[in-house]
Parts: sequence; C-alpha cells; structure tokens
Amino acid sequence: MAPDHRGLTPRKQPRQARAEATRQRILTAAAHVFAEYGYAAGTTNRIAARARVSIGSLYQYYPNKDAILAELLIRHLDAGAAAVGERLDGQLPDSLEETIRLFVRTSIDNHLDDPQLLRVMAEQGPRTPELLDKVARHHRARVASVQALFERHPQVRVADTHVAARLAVATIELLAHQLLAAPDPVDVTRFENELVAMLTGYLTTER
Amino acid sequence: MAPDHRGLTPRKQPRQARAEATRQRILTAAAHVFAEYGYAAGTTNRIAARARVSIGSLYQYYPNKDAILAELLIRHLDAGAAAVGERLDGQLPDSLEETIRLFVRTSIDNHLDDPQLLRVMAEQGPRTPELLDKVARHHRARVASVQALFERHPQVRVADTHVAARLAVATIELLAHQLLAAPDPVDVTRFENELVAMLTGYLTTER
DNA sequence: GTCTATACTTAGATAGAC
DNA sequence: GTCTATCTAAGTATAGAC
Repeated sequence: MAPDHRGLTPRKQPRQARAEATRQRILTAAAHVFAEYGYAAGTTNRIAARARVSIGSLYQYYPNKDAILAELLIRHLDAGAAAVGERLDGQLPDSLEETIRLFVRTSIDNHLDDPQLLRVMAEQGPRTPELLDKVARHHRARVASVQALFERHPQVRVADTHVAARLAVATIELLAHQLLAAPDPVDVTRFENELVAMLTGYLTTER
Repeated sequence: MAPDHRGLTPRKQPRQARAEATRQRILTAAAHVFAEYGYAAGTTNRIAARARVSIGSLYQYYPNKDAILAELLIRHLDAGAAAVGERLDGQLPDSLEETIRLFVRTSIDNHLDDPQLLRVMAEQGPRTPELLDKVARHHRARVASVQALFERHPQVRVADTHVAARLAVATIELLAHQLLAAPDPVDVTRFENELVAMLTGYLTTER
C-alpha cells in the first residue's frame, strides 16, 4: 500500500539529489583527467567517459569545458580560504616562527592534495576576467591578513609590512607549488624547516 | 664584365644568408605571437602572417609548431647561461650580499626581456622528454654553481649547502618570474633589495 | 624556394531518438 | 534525463603549381 502522502510526490524523488551526485561525479572525473592529461588534452570526451556519463549528459550539466575547470578552481580557492580562516580563528602561537610555520604548513597541505591538478589550473586554465578577478581577490585577502599579522606582531622588524607580506605570501605559495609538483620533489619536512627559517630570519632581522 | 670566377658561382649568392634571415624572422614573429596569444592560440598561420611568409614556407624551415617553441626556449636557456657565466668570470664581490645581488639582478634582467613569452614557454610549451631534460640540466648546473659558491664563501652558515642552493635558486627564479609578469608588478628596485636581504639573512644566520 | 589551396584530424558542441 | 550520432570549426600539415 502507498503511504499516506499528499498525492503529488514523484514516484522516485531523487530529482535533486541524483543530479547533484552526477555533477559531482563529472567534477571528480574532470579533476583526474585534467591532472593526468593537462587542460588541452583533457577533453570533454575523456571526462565524460571517466565519469561514466555520455558526452551529451555532460553538456547538460556544464555549458562548456571552461566552466568545468572554473568550478574546480573556485572550489579549491574556497577550500583554501576556509582552511586558512579556520587556523587563524584559534589562538595563534606566541612565537613568530610558529605562526609562520602554521602558514607554510597550511599552504603545503593545500598543495599536497593534488599538485598536478593545481598546476593545470594555475598554468593552463581559462583566463577569463571573472576568474582572474576571483583569484586576485583571494590573493589580496591573504596578503592583507598576513600584513595585519605582521603589524601586530612585536618581533617583526621590516620597514614596509605590505611589501614584506607580498614577498612572504608569494614565496610560500610559489615554492610549495614548484617544489612539491616537481619531478624531483624535496623532502617536505626539511623544506618546511628551511623555508620557515628563511622567512623568520628575514622578518625579524634589524636592518 | 663578369669577374673571373670559377664559373659555377650562383648568380646571387644569398643561399645561406637569406635563409638564415628568414629563419630568424619566423622565430621573432613566433616570439611575438606566442607572447600575445599563448601557445594554443598562437597558431602557425598567425606566425607565418606576422613573419610575412606563407604557411608553406614556414614548414620548410620547421617541421612542426613544437619545434619553433623549442628553438625559442633553447636560445633563451643558452642566453641565460651565457649571461650568468659572463658575470661569474670576472672577480666576484667580496661581500656575500653583493654576490647574491649579482645573481638576483641577472635573473631579473633575463626575465624583464619578455616576461610574457617566458611565461608561455614555461607553462604551455611542449613537454617533450628532451626539452624537459635540457631544462633540468640547466637548472642543475645553476644549483651546482650556486652551491659551490656557498661552500667557498666564509659568510655562509647553513648546514646543508645543497638544500640551501636549491631553495635560493628556486626562490630567485620563481619570484622574478611571478612578480615581474604579474598584472600588478612590483617596483623592481625595492623587490631586488628585499629579496637580497631575505636570502642574505637566511644564508648568514647562525642557527 | 615560395606560394595557394586543401586534405586531414580532432575536439567542442548539438539534435533528436528513446 | 540520458544516450548515440553527427555537425561545425579550427588548426596542423601537405601537395603541387609557379
């Protein structure tokens, strides 16, 4: 016997839930394919195949190939921002060195997840104005929060905290990106220690 | 009257010279086109048009599109290596700081030439094994020479000169690349000063 | 040696059946 | 809603005239 519903319930309700799952499958497949083949050779056909969805269905969920990579990038940025925010919410360590280490480690973690995909997104992704703008805003936000931290911290001795923040953020992100995605990756712990030492020394040295 | 030649001289001799000039024109055009459009959209048709050569002629000089970018990259690497070698030939400054400055400045100069083209070459160029190998060899050579310099220099205090050299080389090249090619480029002089200070501090601090 | 015209390939995107 | 089959566009590379 049918349960006593209001009468208009669709026989199978997975209207939204199933569609969402399909979207997610496509996205996950795209992440793998882009990471493996790069953007140009990461064709929509390959993505559809990997997601076990026909090419026609894929285009029902995303208007074009760029939109897929764009969504991956946006999710990555949001996740990164969330991770940073989270770690800044709690009490920061007293020593500058440990604070720097927190930043460095967060960045490394963020990159260790899928270095190849990150590389593709950073280097070959579509450079639409909106995307560039979104990336730039995220970047500026990070620089601003690091700068604010430098200004509050009594150990920091640099003349221009803005330039220092830009240098620090760029150094951390670029090195994490490069050295971890390299074919000849460095030892992560050692890399972390050296990088922390370099930045801490720079920030605390009277000149 | 015709000069007293051996009789088989071609009427116009520019056999090699003219061909070399055409090759160079194609290369120069390619540099502009790649820098402006990127690799994928930098089509051979555009390159040929810009060089004022037909597409057919272009393919008489280069077997395919990859070969054009490859030659540009090789020339860039060789020029960079030559520039570094040149500056290391003369007497190095006594102070470590000035030596570091020499490296930093060389790298910056190398990048200021055509940041956009460099970006395309680094990020979108064909990743054939030979090219990757060539790039890797150049890179290792630079790391090795920097490491040797660190070992000779009395002011350097780091525990592991190899790791330090890798970190230093990567930092210099990546930051030059990123900060100069950015839409929001930093002031070059200030950037140079801060970077030199950071590296010098790192290398000379006892830990 | 240089050109024009074009063949070939590939991938993005769509139409229409089921 | 999902599929298969197909169209269109673009770009590399070649053939063959001059």
